[in-house]
Amino acid sequence: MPATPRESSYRRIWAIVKRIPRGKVATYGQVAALAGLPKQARLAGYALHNTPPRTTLPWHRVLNAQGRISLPQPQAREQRRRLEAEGVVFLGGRVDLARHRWQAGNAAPVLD
DNA sequence: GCATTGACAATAG
DNA sequence: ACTATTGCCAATG
Repeated sequence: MPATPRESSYRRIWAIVKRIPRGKVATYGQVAALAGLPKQARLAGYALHNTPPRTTLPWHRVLNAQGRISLPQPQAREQRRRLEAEGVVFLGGRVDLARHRWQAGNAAPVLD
């Protein structure tokens, strides 16, 4: 039983991030939506910032909606290094989301 | 308890 | 492509 609502939200977000396959990326907003928290992209960022130690999470596979890294140095360099090691290509400092974005098997599609 | 900040995003000009 | 504004909500001071 989660102590606070925010903890369960964080857990949902972490759970989604764990599912991002190697060589693919997702955006903060996308992760939040898949976690059942639409319009809370910021919370996704906060959840990742607050990753508990001991858990191995592919945090580097999450980018902002423009396909850019949202981290300050020196972590930005590390994130880019990891992504490139997985085959993700950076063009002009950003990733082509149309090409590298993860499609979550679409279990929870966005209704229009 | 209010104000500011923050690993964001959508929209407008 | 750029800045500004607004929505969102938890953390921090």
